[in-house]
Amino acid sequence: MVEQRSLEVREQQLDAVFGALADPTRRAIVRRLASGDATVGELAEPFAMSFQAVSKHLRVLELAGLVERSRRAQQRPCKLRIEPLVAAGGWLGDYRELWESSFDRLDVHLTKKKGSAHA
Amino acid sequence: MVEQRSLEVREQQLDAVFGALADPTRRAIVRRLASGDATVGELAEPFAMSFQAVSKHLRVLELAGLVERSRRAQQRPCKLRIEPLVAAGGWLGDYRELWESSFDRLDVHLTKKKGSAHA
DNA sequence: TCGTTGCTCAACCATTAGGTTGAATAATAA
DNA sequence: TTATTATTCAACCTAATGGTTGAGCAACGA
Repeated sequence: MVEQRSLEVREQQLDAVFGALADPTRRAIVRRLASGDATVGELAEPFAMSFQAVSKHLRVLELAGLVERSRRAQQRPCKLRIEPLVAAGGWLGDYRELWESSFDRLDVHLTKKKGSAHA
Repeated sequence: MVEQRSLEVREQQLDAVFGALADPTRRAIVRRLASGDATVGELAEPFAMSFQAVSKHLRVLELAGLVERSRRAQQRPCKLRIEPLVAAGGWLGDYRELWESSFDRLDVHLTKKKGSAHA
């Protein structure tokens, strides 16, 4: 159940979540974590940047509530939390009716999306 | 017709759209425009900031493809374009399956989700 | 104990973002 | 023409962002 939160807090969460998703590296991290937990090192490996930079991105994701970091030995396994994604999707969903009703031709896009299920 | 776009361009569009939505003023503008077109002055009126600042926000929204500005007399009526919202929603939608299956374990949420399920 | 691994913290740098004010522009009204 | 209205442009400021490198720290393996 989603309990009541102040509008302000919810707005701040949306700031954080949309802001976190506004970076391609962070979206790639989210994508990666969607297929399973990973350590910072594992997450950093594919990127042409220092792991410190990736660690910073993880902190942004963590502040947005999208990532949870625990401890196991020297490692900090990261786990994706989807609730903020739901919140963001919910905000966008408020406009779904608008675009579905007044822009029927956009059904084309939705259909295309189904075909190319990867971003 | 919408032709094929490179992944890179799509990534940049997502950068722009999520970035545009990461600001509460801009989300409020989107919300306002969802209920109908408006001029810059009308859009600026509710905010405690200069209309130049609002004009800047509109430019960000415009660069993200979310707003289209035309001319009518001295005014620049703004119109919401929803296609980028669809793109953002589509990206989030790629994870819907993930979060639906994870809510599955709590099966309370699954029932809620199914009510609004849509491709 | 000592060295290595995995990561964070701190300082720094360049760029961008969000705001301000003041001037410029373009269309309308007088 | 001149004035007014609606908006943008330009310059500026401050703070935040995204990256770097180097040091520090905690946990493990030898």
